Amino acid sequence: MLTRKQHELLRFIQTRLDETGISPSFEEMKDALDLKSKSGVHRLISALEERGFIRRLPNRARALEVLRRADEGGQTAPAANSNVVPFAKPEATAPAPAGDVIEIPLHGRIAAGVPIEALEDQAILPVPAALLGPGEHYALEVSGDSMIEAGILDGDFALVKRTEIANDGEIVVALVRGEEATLKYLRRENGMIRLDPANAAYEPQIYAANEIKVQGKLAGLLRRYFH
Amino acid sequence: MLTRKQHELLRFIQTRLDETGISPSFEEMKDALDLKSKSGVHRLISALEERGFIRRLPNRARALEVLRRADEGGQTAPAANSNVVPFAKPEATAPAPAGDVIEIPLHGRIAAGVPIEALEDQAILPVPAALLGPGEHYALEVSGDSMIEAGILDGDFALVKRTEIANDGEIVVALVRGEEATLKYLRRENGMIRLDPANAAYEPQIYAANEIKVQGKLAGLLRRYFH
DNA sequence: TTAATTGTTCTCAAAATGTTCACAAGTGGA
DNA sequence: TCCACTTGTGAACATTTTGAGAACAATTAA
Repeated sequence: MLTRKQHELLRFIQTRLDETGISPSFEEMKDALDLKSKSGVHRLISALEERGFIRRLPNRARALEVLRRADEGGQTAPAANSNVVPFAKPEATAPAPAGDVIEIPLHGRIAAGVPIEALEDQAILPVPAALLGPGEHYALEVSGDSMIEAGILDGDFALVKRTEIANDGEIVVALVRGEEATLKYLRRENGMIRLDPANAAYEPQIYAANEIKVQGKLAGLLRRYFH
Repeated sequence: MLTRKQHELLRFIQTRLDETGISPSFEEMKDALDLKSKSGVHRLISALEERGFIRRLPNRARALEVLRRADEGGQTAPAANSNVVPFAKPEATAPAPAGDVIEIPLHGRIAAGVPIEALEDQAILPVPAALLGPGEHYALEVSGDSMIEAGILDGDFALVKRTEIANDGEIVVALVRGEEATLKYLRRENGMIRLDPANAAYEPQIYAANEIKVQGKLAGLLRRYFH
């Protein structure tokens, strides 16, 4: 059982770690929680540590680690009244389907090689929890056939984990020169970044490291055939 | 967990080790991090070692080993009771999931060309309703690469609609001579039935109409990438 | 052994971060 | 109402992190 603030902080740390791999500093956490003094953060951190949700190295900068993740389900809005956020019990809810499903927003289409089409109105896609790991995810409809040899076809839905961290050989959503987002294999080569399509008809593209920003990595895929 | 520099260095080491198998030297790391002195690298290495991310042999050249990769979540709490199970908030979110999800049984694996492995204990897979049409469905884990050119990979989950009716060109679960079930393109040719793999390495197979029984047709596909 | 490579320490200095304390106030339960 | 906690704020202070350079030690190859 965490208090509202503790929960809020834990979620912030989690997300930050998922997305960048770098622990937030007290200063950053202070801002994220909209506080004006770091001492408050310090207390929250101690509380989280005491309760076993995080681990840390005292006196070390940015040395936080999440041991037990906060509930990832809903967005921000915990019940407005209570000051405490109950934790879901492991036994969970009976055979209720809800527990096995995660709802993720459909952010638009990603055309391999063409700008991403942002989608304002959030279409929501329920996805089996088993398909995703921890972290925040969103879906993109794949357009184009540049990843066809990786079994990713035009019209498929790519389930993407939001993160800036990816290893060589993983399929990522890469933002090229701040302009176009594309789904490709990521590869680093002596300081440069190469985006490899999975289609012999397309050429790998090489960029300077600062031209590419990884926005997420492929975590799952959905496809429907015509009924 | 890590500071920006520590993270940056760890990733460099990782990648370097993945690609060449040889540890970078301090000099190389210095350059990679754009530093002008090796002492900085030394400190970072110590920090990484202290935090358990790498191991090294002191005084030995190029003797680094990555113990824990940068993007891997924490040390997966050895909690016996996996409260790792993702939960959905009871109150749930706006677009009520229940109606958007259908639960289908996982019936086992279907090896393209090899008998189906029936699975007694029903694993249940919740699937977005949007992926399926009307009718009864079940899931099969795909084994083998005979449909690889159709974007169906080993390990994917095929969502199958139970039906005996299928049109030419559709992908079906076909029971061959009452023995083995296989996932293939269906084609009819003057009274005979041809099952086409989607892999140039495999041959189409032709059967008498009464040797083949269509058990279902492919309605959807799920895939997960390593998390 | 010599030379070349590679790792280890130390010092200086500045910037970034974490730690503590004291003072106030709000909440919920006994 | 009183007590035990949780929140918020500020500010002084303690440490760590980062960077640069240089001298020196250990290991390796020839």
